[in-house]
Amino acid sequence: MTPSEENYLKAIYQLGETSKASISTNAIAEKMKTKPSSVTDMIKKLSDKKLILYRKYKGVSLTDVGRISALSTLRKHRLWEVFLVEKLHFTWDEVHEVAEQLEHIRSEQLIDRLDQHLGFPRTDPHGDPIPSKDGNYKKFIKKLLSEMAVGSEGICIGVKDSSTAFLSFMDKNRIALGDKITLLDKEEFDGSLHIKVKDRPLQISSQIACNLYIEL
Amino acid sequence: MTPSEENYLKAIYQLGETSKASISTNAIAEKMKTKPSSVTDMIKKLSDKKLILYRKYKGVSLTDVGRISALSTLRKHRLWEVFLVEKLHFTWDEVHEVAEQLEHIRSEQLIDRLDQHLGFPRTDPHGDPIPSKDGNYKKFIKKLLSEMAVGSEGICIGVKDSSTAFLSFMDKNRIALGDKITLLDKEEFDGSLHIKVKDRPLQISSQIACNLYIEL
DNA sequence: ATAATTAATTAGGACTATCTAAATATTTAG
DNA sequence: CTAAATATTTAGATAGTCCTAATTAATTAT
Repeated sequence: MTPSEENYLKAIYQLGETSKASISTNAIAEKMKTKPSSVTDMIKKLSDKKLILYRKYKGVSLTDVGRISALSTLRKHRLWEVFLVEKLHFTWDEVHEVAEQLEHIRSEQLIDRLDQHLGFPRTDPHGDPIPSKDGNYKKFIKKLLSEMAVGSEGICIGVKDSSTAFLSFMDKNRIALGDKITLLDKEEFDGSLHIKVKDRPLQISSQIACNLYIEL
Repeated sequence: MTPSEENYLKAIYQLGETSKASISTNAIAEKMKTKPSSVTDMIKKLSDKKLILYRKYKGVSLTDVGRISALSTLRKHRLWEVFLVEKLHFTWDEVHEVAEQLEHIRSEQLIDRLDQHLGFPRTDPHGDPIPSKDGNYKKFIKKLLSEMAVGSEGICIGVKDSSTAFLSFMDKNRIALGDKITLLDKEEFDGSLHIKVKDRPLQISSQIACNLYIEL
């Protein structure tokens, strides 16, 4: 499996994550930042290898083997992101490009040991779940805090904007990844929220709420 | 710079490390496990980019720019080897293949932070020195313990064979990387050595001595 | 239902890195 | 010093990935 093939499978997986429908050539081309004709070339190759199902002009979908491969790449990508943030102190928006390269390193042992070294994390720094080694992928529900229903609760698992300004706000208000957050009330006037962070009451603006991902 | 170009420059550097003479096409082909004709192709490319000096039929040598590039790759390779051994608990002979891949990841920030994370190591797990960021490369003298002169001393910086059998021998006899070792005497009869390890006297066989690298 | 628009595919080319086989240069041995 | 052996280069082919331009299929709008 070449890096390019891995990237295509990952893109197809991510495009199909929401809907079961088949994925169009143009959608893949846009995501991969290539031309549709290049996509057609690769599609044929992946189809020959039985990694995707392909009917001309009708788009593609992953086979089981293809899906497992895509999840494996996604797993590597997200584990490396955790490594970069937790061990090398990258910020959450610096990691993507480097992880795009690291995800293609071929060594099963490497990724197993990295997983262990990181303490078997369940989510990456953006709050997205990390597929398990056997390709299981608990697609838990991730919402912005601003989209939560009053009275519901969840775990803070990531941020959308990871500017230093926002991260220092998090620090000052003692909100960290893994904290349990309950939405107590919404203010009509300005959309600000009354929340509880680990049983500590706090009031935050709607801008802040739009930046915090919560696992329900 | 493509991974392939980096590999060629690294190979040329390593072949030229000892002698100042120019490096032959066949020598490069053997090291890279490619055919001489492939080497000629790449040589032309590197020469066009002014990374090597090339005269037809006369072999090549690195330019200053080429040497800096080779040292940069070597630096990455050896830092990754340290990471794999120290942080992910690979054994010293499992790391090479993976480091061959990791050395081509493009991110200056990544390698700087990795260096810091590892505590700015001076040598890799095989005892070879790690070039500094600015391309300086203290080529210190590395010898097998068996090659040392009676009465001389040095620091244990690596092993040749890293089988578990040998590593457990090291453990049992409390010899570790970084330990100061003095060669007190050689036994005529069987070649065994009397040494001091951090002022603790010890007798070891010649087989053991052939496996330990010492920095003088 | 057909024309216009959009999407997808094909044809053909470029570039990288490799190879084999043939040709040429250099070195070595008699 | 020339012939044989060895080393190196050239020529031409292949595989992978991408591209542009042209063609064909599918969808949309009138």
